[in-house]
Amino acid sequence: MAKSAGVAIGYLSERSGLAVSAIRYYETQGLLEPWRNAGGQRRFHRADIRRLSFIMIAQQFGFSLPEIRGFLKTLPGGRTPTPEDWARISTGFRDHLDARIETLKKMRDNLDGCIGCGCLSLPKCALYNPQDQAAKKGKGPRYLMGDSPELDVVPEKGA
Amino acid sequence: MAKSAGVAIGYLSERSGLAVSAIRYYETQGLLEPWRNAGGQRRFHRADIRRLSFIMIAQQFGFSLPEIRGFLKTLPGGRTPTPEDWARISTGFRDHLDARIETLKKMRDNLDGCIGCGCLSLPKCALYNPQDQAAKKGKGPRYLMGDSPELDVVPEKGA
DNA sequence: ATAATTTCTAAACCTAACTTTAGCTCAAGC
DNA sequence: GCTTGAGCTAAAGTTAGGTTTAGAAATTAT
Repeated sequence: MAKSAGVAIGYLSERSGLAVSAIRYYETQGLLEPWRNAGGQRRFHRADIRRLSFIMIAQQFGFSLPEIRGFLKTLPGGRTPTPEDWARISTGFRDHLDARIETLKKMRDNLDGCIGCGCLSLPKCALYNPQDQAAKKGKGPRYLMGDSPELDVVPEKGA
Repeated sequence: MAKSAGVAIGYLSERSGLAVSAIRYYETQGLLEPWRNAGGQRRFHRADIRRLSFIMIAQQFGFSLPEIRGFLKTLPGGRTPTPEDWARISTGFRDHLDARIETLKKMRDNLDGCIGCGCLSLPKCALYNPQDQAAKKGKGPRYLMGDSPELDVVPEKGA
């Protein structure tokens, strides 16, 4: 009674605005687990529309698909998330957002301190060693302003 | 006198912390224009260290390489940017940052309004039609919450 | 002069998040 | 019952911003 026949992928696509290929891709990433009908076609719960909504929202909040998969594991399978479910997830979103906002604000403040100071040539500039390392996962620049202090002659090897 | 012999790519790499391959890549993207010595090796202005610094900073501010190329075109070629140069560029950075911060704040406020409301099932939720379209260049979700209002029956074709 | 570094190019590879294509099967409408 | 449209799979393509590899040539060090 609760399960009926399920809905096809095209229905989810229409309702969510996502491409059919995207929904299939999400399945490969473990974000959805449709079953198959007799002919081998995917069948989804109607409630998977909300799962897709959740995925889209979480992406807008900057989460990767693996992270979203983690959230989804904590969500109920076939029913609408309760206020409690949502509140739990939202807290994670909030922290993430707050952190990003803080980073950007710091960058803006630094920038404000730099405007008009010609700092692109000043090794002591506020941007010299930015706090934004977390924003990029790479190793990040070492001498951001190009001229490290006391090093205006060519550095010999091993310096 | 001003030009001397130029510096090799390895020197720029050491001073900037960027990989040699990244510097070559930036050249292909039109961000640097080294000349060649008699043996065909790239030679750079010493001031290109600052160009690289600028590129790294601008990337942290979220600009793409084509956008950065645009900025660089307005910067002087072989010398240190003046305070005026920098102030002009900084204004662009500020606007960009301000916009991103505003977007994130709105998302956070929406999220706050949603916490505990069970909104993942409510079509009128504040997240329903998010203001964040600018944050993703795709076409974006159409019915973010999955259930568009007045449409809880299966929509027939052409509806 | 020779050995060890650098540098060179072109092409392939990488991640994330998908889309596109090809060739085929399933399901639905008349 | 046949013709479309929807769905299937596997593999390749896409974009951004690079890295890695391979083999050759230039430069630097001894």
